[in-house]
Amino acid sequence: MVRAPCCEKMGLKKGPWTPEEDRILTNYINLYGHGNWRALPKQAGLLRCGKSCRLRWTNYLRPDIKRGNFSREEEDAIIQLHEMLGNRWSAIAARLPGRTDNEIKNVWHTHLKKRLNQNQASTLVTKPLKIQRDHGQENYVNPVTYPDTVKLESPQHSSSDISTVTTTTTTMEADDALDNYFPEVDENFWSDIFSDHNSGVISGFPAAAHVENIHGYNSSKPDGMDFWYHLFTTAGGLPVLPEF
DNA sequence: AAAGCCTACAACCGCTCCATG
DNA sequence: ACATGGAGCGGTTGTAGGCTT
Repeated sequence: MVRAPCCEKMGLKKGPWTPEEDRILTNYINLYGHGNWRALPKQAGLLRCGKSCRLRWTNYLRPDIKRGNFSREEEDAIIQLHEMLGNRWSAIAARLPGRTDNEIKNVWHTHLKKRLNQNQASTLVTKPLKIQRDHGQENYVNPVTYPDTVKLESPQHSSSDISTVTTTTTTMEADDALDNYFPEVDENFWSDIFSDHNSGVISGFPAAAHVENIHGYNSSKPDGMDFWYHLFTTAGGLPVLPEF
């Protein structure tokens, strides 16, 4: 199949976006949405190709994007997710609210790969990974089973506080395990969190489902992974994820 | 002060996937 | 079943700004 040229068409601009272009694109999408990316630039009056517009919007202009440095918790989550998913940046981004695949990819190549190399022998990513669940609580999560045991390592508790529950030997799909600890989030993530927060239930986050109230988290808008980190610690600690 | 190097990150390229006719 | 086009994805590049010498 012959590929249509993208930005090589006469008059189409490439390179960095100007504030004026950003404003035009943002205004247009706010007014009309983006039904057809290819048609959008023409309708909006931009001398860009649709692909360029889409990337600019999804990676930079979207209102739900969280700007700024990655927290340590986010970096740790990326490392763990990369362990499980490899270079599937969009899949990783789907589990980090407010972060884009491009951003995560950049952070990986500029910071984390380096950090991981330095810490090659450290215990950040533990192998083989055993998962234990603490509390042994009934109806704790959905009735999934794990290939091994699940361990929630709590920074606040000594290891003796963690009771081990060895689960059945039924194999759980890797994606299910992943979803259990890093559920995908969408554009409704924060509104869902808030509505569920009010009712004491966090949807889409079964590992914390037994946390009836989010104690001690007093914030008008929880900050992405910091919020998750709080949930993890409230639920018993950061999970050490299994290797698949 | 300036040249060279390094880092971070925005943006592009080319491929694949998927929906549609 | 196949061709086509739009959208999404991961890899790569370009470049601005900071740092070092």
